[in-house]
Amino acid sequence: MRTVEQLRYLILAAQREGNRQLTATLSEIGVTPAQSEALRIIADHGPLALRELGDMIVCDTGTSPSRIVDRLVAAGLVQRTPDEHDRRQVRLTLTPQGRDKADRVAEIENQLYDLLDRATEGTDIDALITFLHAFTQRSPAGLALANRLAAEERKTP
Amino acid sequence: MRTVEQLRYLILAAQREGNRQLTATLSEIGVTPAQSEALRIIADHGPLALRELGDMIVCDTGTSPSRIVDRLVAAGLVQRTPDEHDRRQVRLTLTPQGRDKADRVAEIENQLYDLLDRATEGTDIDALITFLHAFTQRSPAGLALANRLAAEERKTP
DNA sequence: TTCTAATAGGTGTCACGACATGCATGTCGT
DNA sequence: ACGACATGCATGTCGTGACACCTATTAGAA
Repeated sequence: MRTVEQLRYLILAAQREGNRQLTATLSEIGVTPAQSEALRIIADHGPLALRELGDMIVCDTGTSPSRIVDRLVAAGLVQRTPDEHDRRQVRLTLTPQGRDKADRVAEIENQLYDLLDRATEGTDIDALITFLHAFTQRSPAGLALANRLAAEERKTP
Repeated sequence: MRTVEQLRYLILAAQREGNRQLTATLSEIGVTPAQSEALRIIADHGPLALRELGDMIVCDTGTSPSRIVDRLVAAGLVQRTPDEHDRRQVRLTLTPQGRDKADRVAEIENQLYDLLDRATEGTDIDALITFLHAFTQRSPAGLALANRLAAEERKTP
């Protein structure tokens, strides 16, 4: 097997495994990884229009994340409010339960990241990040991540 | 954003982008990435039982890849033959069209890998592979990849 | 101003991916 | 021999992802 082929499958496997673990942990609070990402973004940067959320979300990069938000609304975590000035747009805000859930999500994610920090001790993570960043720079998902980082930068420069 | 969080999203983005590109190219011959993987594995190591295929496939690591094979059978690329000695099992073989399609898939994949080889020039790919290998070693997807590599090893030591 | 293009959001469709369940068929201990 | 257990496969369900297409609304050019 070619080296880059192995790399492709390893990236696939890593993504699957990370998602699997996160799914298992998040299921305790009744949220999926994709939903948790949307929740965290709205919590950190809301109120947002659907398009703005779509520009920052790495999951569901296709079109607007209507259906993810559908489920968050159905779960009572997010409110869809029509925008008064531009009636095409929707303002997404968290309900009190949504804020609570977002906090729990943040806790769970931080536990996972603590584990990952320990697992990556002694590895040159920055080189890894640099490479993956270059590879994904022009992709929709890569742009979404860049947008999200830029938004964080604006909040706490 | 924590460094490992960024790493998580970068791996997600890289997987998405690779899959997106492969989907686009493979669509020319009417095959999806998951189907192409199954096709290549049967071509290289067939005839196989469904479980054996499942043990080597990185996509669809949950249970047996029945439904992927369903589509390959429906497309006339694979034959399901009941095993005479163990009637629980099924023997998967390629039809002539399946063999042809597998060859085309191999061509397309090699073109992608040529691109990736050029894109990764000057990067320490081995370090990346070592890290991802360690991370995925115990996951279903990682085990599937290991099984596949072992099977290749057995064919051409 | 009026027509046209761009934008925001929603929805339909297909193929996964993960999980659980169910059935048929073997295997093995006693 | 037979009954409990293990194995191989199929299938139901839910939630994405990626794509295409649709409608309503707004912005902008002629």
